[in-house]
Amino acid sequence: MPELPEVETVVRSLRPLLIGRRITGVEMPQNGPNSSARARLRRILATPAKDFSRRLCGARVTDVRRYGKNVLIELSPPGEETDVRCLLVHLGMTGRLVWHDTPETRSPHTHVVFALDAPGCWLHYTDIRRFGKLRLADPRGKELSKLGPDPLEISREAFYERLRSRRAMVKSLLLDQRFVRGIGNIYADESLFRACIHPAAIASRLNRERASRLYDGIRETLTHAIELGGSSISDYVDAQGRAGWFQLEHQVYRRTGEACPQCGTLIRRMVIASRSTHFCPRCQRGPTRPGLRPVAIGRSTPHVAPRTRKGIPARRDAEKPPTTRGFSP
DNA sequence: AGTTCCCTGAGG
DNA sequence: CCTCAGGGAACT
Repeated sequence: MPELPEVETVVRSLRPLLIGRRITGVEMPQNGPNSSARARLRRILATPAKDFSRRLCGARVTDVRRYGKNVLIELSPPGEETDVRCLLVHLGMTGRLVWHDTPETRSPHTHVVFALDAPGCWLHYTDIRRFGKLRLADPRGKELSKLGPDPLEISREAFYERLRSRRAMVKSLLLDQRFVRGIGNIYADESLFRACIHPAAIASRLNRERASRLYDGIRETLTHAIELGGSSISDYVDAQGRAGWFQLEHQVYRRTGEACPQCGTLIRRMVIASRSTHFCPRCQRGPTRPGLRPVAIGRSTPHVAPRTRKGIPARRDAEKPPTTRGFSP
């Protein structure tokens, strides 16, 4: 579930490995279960496989950026070596971009292997569920322009104005990439908890103070998650195969029936926008009741102190990343 | 604005 | 066997 913090972590780990390097080859292994390689690739590549490979070969990486949940690998300008400006990667649910020292694929779910102009440098795109996408695009093109503002860049006032005009449930809006880009199910739930706002609250009914609290909740949650390298649930790792640690600090996400870390009330689950939604019915009271706050909120003081649960060990691959095999930068 | 589907693996 | 997990496109 790569969301903003996971994609940001992938981008940061990718930058020193890719910038300045040339793509010298693109291989698409013919392995994998069930469907044919052609069928698998059609879901992942927007361009026919042959053209995809041909147009990328020779391109040099000039920059690697994050745009919402997308990884933008920017390439040398058109005319110089290739007509392609940008390789846009969306990791979907289970997509990984991982550096390997061999082009050989270990996983039947590795769909694309990029060869780079340095010895022992291959970038593998692996995606078990194939919700991800690789496409050749113009970063100023229309697909990215549909996305809303980045929650770490928008101003407090602009955020409030956007919320004010919408009658949807606030959680649905946070998940809507046209409203803000980069938030997914984990960080929507965690941000709402941090802001003490009920996920089913109607956006336009949030007053300035609550909107402001949500703004801070989102930013603090995302910033903290980025510092910890994201959340490694499902099988997320960065480009060097390292897992994140933020899953140990989830307050409500997938903690249905456990005690709220703030007040001890049992965490509840409901479905909003066809997604599991986890919240504390006491700390995040009534969808339409304004201004209820069980605890004082400081602007820069987190409402909930970071906490690591005792007795819950880190995921195995968090301690021992499974995809780092003899990597040497 | 809400629902369904895609896809695979985990867990009951 | 079954249900659940979910980003986002394509529906209603």
